[in-house]
Amino acid sequence: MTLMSSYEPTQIEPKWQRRWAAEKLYRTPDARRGHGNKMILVEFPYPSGDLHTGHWYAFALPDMYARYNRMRGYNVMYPIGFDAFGLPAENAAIQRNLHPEEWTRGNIAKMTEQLHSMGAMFDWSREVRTIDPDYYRWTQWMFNRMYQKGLAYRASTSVNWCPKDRTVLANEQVVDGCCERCGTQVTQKKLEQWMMRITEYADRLVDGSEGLDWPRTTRLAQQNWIGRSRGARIIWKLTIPGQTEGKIVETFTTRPDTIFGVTFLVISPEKAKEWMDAGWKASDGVKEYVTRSLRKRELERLEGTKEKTGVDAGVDAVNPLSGESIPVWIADYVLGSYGTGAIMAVPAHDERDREFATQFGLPISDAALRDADMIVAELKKLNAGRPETTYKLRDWVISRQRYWGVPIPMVHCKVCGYVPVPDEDLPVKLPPLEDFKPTDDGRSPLARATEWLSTACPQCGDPAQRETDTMDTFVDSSWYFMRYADPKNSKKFASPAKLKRWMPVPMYVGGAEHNTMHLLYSRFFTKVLHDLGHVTFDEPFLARRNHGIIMGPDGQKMSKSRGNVVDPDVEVKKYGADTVRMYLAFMGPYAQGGPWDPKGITGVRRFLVRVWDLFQKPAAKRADAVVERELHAATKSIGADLETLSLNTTVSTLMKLLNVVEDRTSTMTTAQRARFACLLAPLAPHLAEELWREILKKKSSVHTQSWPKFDAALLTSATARIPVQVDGRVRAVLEFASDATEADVVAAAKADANVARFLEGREPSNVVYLPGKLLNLVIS
RNA sequence: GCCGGGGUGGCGGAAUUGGCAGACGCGCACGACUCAAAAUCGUGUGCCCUUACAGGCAUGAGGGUUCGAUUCCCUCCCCCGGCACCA
Repeated sequence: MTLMSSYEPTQIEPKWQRRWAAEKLYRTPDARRGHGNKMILVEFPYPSGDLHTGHWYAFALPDMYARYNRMRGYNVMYPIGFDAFGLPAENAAIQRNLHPEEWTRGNIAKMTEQLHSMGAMFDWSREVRTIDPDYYRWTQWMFNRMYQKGLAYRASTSVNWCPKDRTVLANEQVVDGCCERCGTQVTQKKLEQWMMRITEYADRLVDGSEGLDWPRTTRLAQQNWIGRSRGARIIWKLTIPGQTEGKIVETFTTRPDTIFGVTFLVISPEKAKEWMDAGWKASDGVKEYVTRSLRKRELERLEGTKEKTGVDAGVDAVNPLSGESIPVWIADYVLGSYGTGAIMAVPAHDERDREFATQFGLPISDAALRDADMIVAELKKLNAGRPETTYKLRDWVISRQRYWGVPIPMVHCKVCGYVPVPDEDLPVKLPPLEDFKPTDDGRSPLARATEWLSTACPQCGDPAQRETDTMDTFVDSSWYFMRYADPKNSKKFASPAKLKRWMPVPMYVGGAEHNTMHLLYSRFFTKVLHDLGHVTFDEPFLARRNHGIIMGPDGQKMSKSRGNVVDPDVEVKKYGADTVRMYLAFMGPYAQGGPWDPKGITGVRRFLVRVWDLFQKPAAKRADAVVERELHAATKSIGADLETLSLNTTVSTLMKLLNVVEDRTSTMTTAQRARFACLLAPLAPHLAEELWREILKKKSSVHTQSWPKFDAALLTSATARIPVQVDGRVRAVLEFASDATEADVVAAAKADANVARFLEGREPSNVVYLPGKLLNLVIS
């Protein structure tokens, strides 16, 4: 009696992980003759401390796609790195009384180990870490390029301030008025900040997204976020009691054709404040309203109060086309930050204007609409308007008043003003700092690094001070994928030749939460680098696929407080990495995610055990025809499904194939086994390798094999089972030779007892026959 | 409110894009093995009616187009995501 060994993933998986590393199996050369390059990109993780199920979902499943592409003959790069600067590390370090660098490097070490347990084909030789000076040197270099072109600039604006994190946030990082990271309510502060002129690229960011193979949702989310509206700017002359002539106010509208229905203008409290600062003598009531609404704005917005408030400014405006004099009002339903901060109110056509007019007893005029183009032409003639396009998109505030980030490579000189640190002096290294905690006064902790702080002005040589703000981490991640092409380059961020080999990225898989942040910023960076002649492409990611989120068994988002966290390390110990990978794939559509079902994973585990057992048996001498056909069908189907990331059905196809094998012969020929192992390889790389090298005694890895070919001719069978319908309802399923004629099929169908019963002796009035597929006899 | 995506057995989900709805898995039931349990294997499993065959109903609700609709069109309901007083 031979003792059959049992499937022990915890033994074989680490073994192969070590072997693969020793063999440098996943090291990607810059080129391989006869193999096209393909970078399959996943979002590099933030080193938060522990690899969670979400990471497995994000990395182990695209790994299947990457492995399949490799077997299809591509020189596939599957790179990985760490997006390691940022607030959470800093906050965690403060809590634990550690230095952020110590905390972050420790986490990276731990997560690297955990990532290895996944058995993914990461090319670790190309690892990129945003906190390495060799990397952020180029982040700073890019900042300098943008500064040179006026795309990075310093300006005083009202910014989002998180009082808890004590730093500025980009608009994209404010969700429902709260800090995206900590949930604290964001306040507005007027501060000088470093910004990036992403609005300059608004049109190209909208238009360029059209041609991308991206989820519609992502493209629409970006377009929505950019919020382009085409319309006109209209200039209104004002008459202010007791003041000299010559004042104007400008409004923006998408509906210039409604200009004859304008019964009043409304300006935002911000605009009113501007007027007052410029010397406008407003009434006490106006002053009171403006102060109150400027203070109250965010709170009310959060409460969802849509009750409109406003006050008569006591100023009149003249309609440039009708000459009519209309009142100007101040109301906070008009935003200071959008358009011109003032609107022409058309209560007959706009619901908000109507509500306001009704509330304050203002007239509503249903004047006829005119042709918009003609109106604009007339306004242009009168110098009272012009076509204009506005955007919701705001420039990107990249300044952060925190320690753990890339220093902005600027020097402030009393004589020369802001001067960029010369390229040859980069990187400006982040100084070690004992006390790196944030301050309350809006100044970066780097201001405490006195020695680091003082330097010489690069321009005049006088004593000067370094910029103390650090960059938003989204700057770091806006170009990391390019570095994978040439991660060790010390002369350039990547050589043009290598960029050409790998860019743009043909497939980028990640989470939908980056729709309006990372993906938009990366596109912006790419376009800038393109315009400056540093890269030849102007879109970074040709194809994008979003993955869903894995929830806890209770269907809720996994969180420690809910106690529903599934720890992948624990699952791997219990079932093995291959089972965890395949279960995640099997769960459902990749874009959808879903709850982790602790019972469901056993089905995948059972399948892998049965595969193992099958290979323990002696191989068949002769191939079974049914098994052979199923193998070809599975090859076709799994290939097609891997191509589209329909990973759930690749697993079920393999299961079905195994069911057929077990039903027929419970074994396969050696050649069939080899093909089976290849089909399994992308999904369960360790088991496939074990079977391939240990049972089938192959020398080279299963992961370097070609994807098996299938014979399409084998998939069409000699006979066809044809459902026979009477009036569209199946009454029999009959078997025919696949070359049977329609007449044969109809005759046989009529002869069938059950079909005859429903025909009730009548002749069909219509016969629908799809050769080899279906017959429908219509009698009604 | 606007823009997307979705609603299929007890559960996760399939369905070649208009052609046998429910693949594959979980769960459940019964059986085998076992002193017993677990594991494993076998059989069954949408609902109703049936020993069975046959039949009827069924893809959120209602209507339409079609020989034929989970798939296309219209109306409505519900869930998820994005934007939101954006002029």
